[in-house]
Amino acid sequence: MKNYSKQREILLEVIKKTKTHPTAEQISKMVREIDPKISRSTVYRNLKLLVDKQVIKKITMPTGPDRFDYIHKPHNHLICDKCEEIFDFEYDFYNEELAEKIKEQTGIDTDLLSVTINGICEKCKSKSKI
Amino acid sequence: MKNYSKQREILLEVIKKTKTHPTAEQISKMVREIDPKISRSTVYRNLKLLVDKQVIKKITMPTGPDRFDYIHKPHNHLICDKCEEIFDFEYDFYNEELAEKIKEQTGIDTDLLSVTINGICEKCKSKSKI
DNA sequence: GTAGAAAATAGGAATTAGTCCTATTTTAGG
DNA sequence: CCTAAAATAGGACTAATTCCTATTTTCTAC
Repeated sequence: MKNYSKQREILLEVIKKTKTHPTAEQISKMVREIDPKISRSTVYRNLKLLVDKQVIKKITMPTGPDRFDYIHKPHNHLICDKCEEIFDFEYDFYNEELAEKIKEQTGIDTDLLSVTINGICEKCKSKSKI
Repeated sequence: MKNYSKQREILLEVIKKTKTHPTAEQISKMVREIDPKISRSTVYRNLKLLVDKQVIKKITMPTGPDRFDYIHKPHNHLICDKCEEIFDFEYDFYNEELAEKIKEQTGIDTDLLSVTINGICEKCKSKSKI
């Protein structure tokens, strides 16, 4: 992110607007609606760059391509084990005792600002009754 | 898992023994040290099957291939954002108030038996000081 | 405002991880 | 022992991402 580029500006604009945790390909399509010449490799390169800079978050999925999420403010993700839809929720997992226990067991300090958990969403739960 | 197969038995044996969260390819290699005729497709097919039956857990990684972990008992994973090493730790995240909050925000019931969090491990932290 | 170096891009080739397909073999039940 | 269902081997195929190179854009110093 040393030098400005129009392409990166458009990319960021697009990610900021979406609330759907889009894939790289979906983002690619969206930026190309604004400027049709932006290449796939530019999208991938800049996504990686923005993840590194912690401007966006990459959400790695059980199946299928990675998803991306602009970090408006830190929040957690819950992924449905059946349909793999991503749900956002806010909750501060941090407490000293927990952080201490994790530190003991893994040797790692964590802020617990972004936690990923799994479950089955309502839609899938009601489907399985059929 | 309707019918027994020697190949699946070997696969399970191998996964039970490892503590390293191996990839499908690493598992493939290990089972082939026991029986060199076992094919990659058999490994992938059975891994998926065992994940479905909740005998093993699939850990989806930020970069690189999925990892697998035998479920001795439920536990959580912490993934280092730099080196992507996986650390196990035990902690029961479940509490009624938290489950209630998540339910409110996402409509999902969770048991919180397996939570994934991120951080920077000691090794990477000390490296970055250089 | 222009020159030169560094950074970024477009476009496509290459790689990787995983899935799918089909003919063959193995298993379980009567 | 016979048969149907299940599982396998081996390789073709696909999807997502990374890598490569020539070209273009941006920034800095003059």
